[in-house]
Order: sequence, then C-alpha cells, then structure tokens
Amino acid sequence: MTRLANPELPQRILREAERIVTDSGHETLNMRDLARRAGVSATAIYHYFASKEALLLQIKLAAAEKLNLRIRAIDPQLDPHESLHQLGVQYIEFAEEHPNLYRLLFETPIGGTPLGETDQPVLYYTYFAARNALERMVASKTHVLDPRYGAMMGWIVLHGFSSLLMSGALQLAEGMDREELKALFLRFYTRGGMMDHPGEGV
Amino acid sequence: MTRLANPELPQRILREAERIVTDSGHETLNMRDLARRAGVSATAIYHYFASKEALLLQIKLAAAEKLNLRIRAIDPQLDPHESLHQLGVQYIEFAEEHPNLYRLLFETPIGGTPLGETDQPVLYYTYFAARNALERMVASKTHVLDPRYGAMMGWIVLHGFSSLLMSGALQLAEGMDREELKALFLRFYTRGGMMDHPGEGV
DNA sequence: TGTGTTATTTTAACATTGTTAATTAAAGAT
DNA sequence: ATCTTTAATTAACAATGTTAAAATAACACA
Repeated sequence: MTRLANPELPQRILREAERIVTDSGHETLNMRDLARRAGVSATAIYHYFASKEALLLQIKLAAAEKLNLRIRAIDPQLDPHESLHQLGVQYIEFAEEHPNLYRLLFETPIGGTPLGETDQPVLYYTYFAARNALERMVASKTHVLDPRYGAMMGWIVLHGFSSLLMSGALQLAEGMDREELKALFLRFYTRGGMMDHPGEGV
Repeated sequence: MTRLANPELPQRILREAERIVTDSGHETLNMRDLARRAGVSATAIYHYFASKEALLLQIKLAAAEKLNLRIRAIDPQLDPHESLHQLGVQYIEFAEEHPNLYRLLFETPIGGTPLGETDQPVLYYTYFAARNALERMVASKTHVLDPRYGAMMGWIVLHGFSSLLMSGALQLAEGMDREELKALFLRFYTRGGMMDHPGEGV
C-alpha cells in the first residue's frame, strides 16, 4: 500500500493546504487532515516542510503573490489617478474574495514581522505600486505631496477598510450593506478626503 | 490541601488571563498555566467560564472598555476638531501600549463577528465618539459631510494605521521610526487628506 | 451538634494536535 | 544484485482543551 516516490508531493501538499486555509482560515489547518487530503501520512509532510508554521509561511507568500498579480494586471496605460483607483478596487476585491488569505497576510505574526527579513518586498507591492503612480503624478504636476507619504496613507486606508469590513464591524456600526459601504469608501479613497470637503455632502 | 471557597476566584482567573493575553497575546493563553497562576486546578476554571473562548470573550469586552475609557476621558470642553484629534491620539496610543489587546479586539473572530449580537456597542465607541464630534461640527457649520461617513472613514484610517504599524509593515516599507510615522499619520488624520492637498508638501 | 444538600474543587482520563524517533520501503548507482 | 540514499510509514510523546467521576467544603436546619 506504499506509494511511489512522488516528485510533486510537496506541491500537492501545498495546494491542499492553500485550499484549506483559503476556505476556512489558517487556524483550522491541521497536519493529519491535510495529510489525509494529500493521500499521505501526516509525518511525510515533515520531509518537505520543517513545520506547520513554515508551511503557513509558504501559503502566505503565495497569497501575497496572488494579490500582487491582480495589482500587476492593472493596465499600465491608465493615467496615474485612474491607476490609483484601480489599485483600490483590486485590493479590496482581493480581501473580499479571500478574507482568510487576507487575514493570514496582514493579521498574523506568522513568518516574522510580518515576514522574515529575506522576503519583505512581496508584502509591500501595493505600497510600491501606489508610490509609483503618485510619482508619475508629481512628475506631471498633478500632485505635490511626497509620494511616499501618499502611498503610505493609501495603504493604511485600504487596509483599514478591508480589515474592518471583513470583521463585520462596519456593517454593524452603519447598518449599511456591503456594496453601499464599498461605494462610499471608494469615493473617499479616490478623492483622498475624510472630513474637510465643504460642499460635497454625502 | 484543599482551599476555601473563594468568591473572587473568577475575578482572579480573569485578571491573570488578562495579564497573560496583554503580555504575550491570546494565542499563548492556556488553561493549565492560567490555573497554576490563579492557584487552582485547570478544571476549576470551567466552573466559572464555559470555555477558553468564553474567557477570551470576557477579556475582549474588558479590553474594549479599557479603550473606551480613554476615549471617554477626553475633555468634553474641547472644540470638536480638537476632540477628533485627541480621539486619534488616544486610539493609537492604546493600540501601541496594548498591541495584544488591540489584536484580540479587532483582528480575531473570537466571540462572533466581531462580537455576539448582544453587546455590539462596546466595540464601536470610537466610531460613535467621532460621529458625535462631527455632528457638533455640522451644527456649527464647520463641517458639511454626513457625520456617519466621516466617522466611518476616521475609524478606518485609525484602524488601518494601528494595525499596519503593529505588524511592522509600515516601518519596513518606509524605513522611518515609529515616532516619525506617528507624527506623519496624525497630520494626515487630523487634516483628513490623502492625496490632493496642493501646496502642502511633506 | 450532627446530617443531608448543594456548591466548589480535585484527580483521572480522553481526544486532538504538532512533532520526533525508529523502522520499512523504494529508487538509483555501480 | 547489492549498497546507499531518499521517501514514506508506524509508534510514540508532549501539550492542550475539555468531560466525568470523585472528593471536599460550606451551609441550612432539625
């Protein structure tokens, strides 16, 4: 009943683990169940992954790539302002579609703070994309603030919204449905204002 | 070697549990260790708390009260704009001082989404306080947007910053130290602008 | 004061889970 | 065909949340 040496075993394990985490959250992942799904004994996993945490780190990195892919797919022809808008749309849609991956990415200490020193950039792609768009705006004189500042605030705002939306807090506080909230937020995000915009009632 | 019936046992358990969670995060809390600290056997805890999750929910509620207390302590004589500023300062300071409590509050599904239907308001105090300040501003014609909208965005921004700051992401992305980041953010927060504020370079 | 009742706490025990050790089976080289 | 290395398995351990059964303490009241 023993099985042949299988060069894609690690990939199959990783794929199944991703499915579990995506569907029901990293806290539900357990080695025995994962092993069963991969058609292998629990301890076999340790031949390819040092620990459960190491496995989760891989999933985290893959999740980051998944988000980055969406952001990279934004039409580079778009003018910077529109790029920024799309960035927000894609970011939020990712969080909405994969809340469990999003939580793993930005709301768990897995893999360090928030990733080992080795591979920081994957997690900051959104930030760098925003910064790039803002730099283009500065170049064309349609923006005058430090792009690093703007990009940081953009990310803060996107993350804050995604995180609170997922937690259900915003719905409960406002009694609005998800789509209303999203529309409201996106208006705020693209316009970059929280309080002092006289004459633009909502 | 048995001990006397102790009417404050549940409080002592809760207090110790709070200490553990505050110091090292909810994921490190375990019943046997907690019991040892409370000077009692592990199963005794179940006489007062239905489960570990129920215990964590209590801690979550207490943490919410702790944050709310800070916000309630803001001088009510302050003009609304200054109130809003103080709100931000207090919120962020709470998150900085008690990152583990903050995570428990807003980044875990413990106790529902994010709390059982019974006791929502405790978690939204910040939101309501912001809304109140904005309502006062509307009344005095210094603000024209829907206060619900502004309050929501204010909370989003505060949470986004707190959460990313705690995760270390902002430092890594910007290479700034914590205090610089805080100052930068607070300027953004009080002014309510992300991108389009010509003439206010940073 | 003694005794039955209830509330509190303890000790045993179980199931689940991450992980290590020891062992077996398979693949590949010579 | 045998030796070596790689891959996988079974057994087992330790930690943890929790339940069940037993013991003990507090208390009411005859």
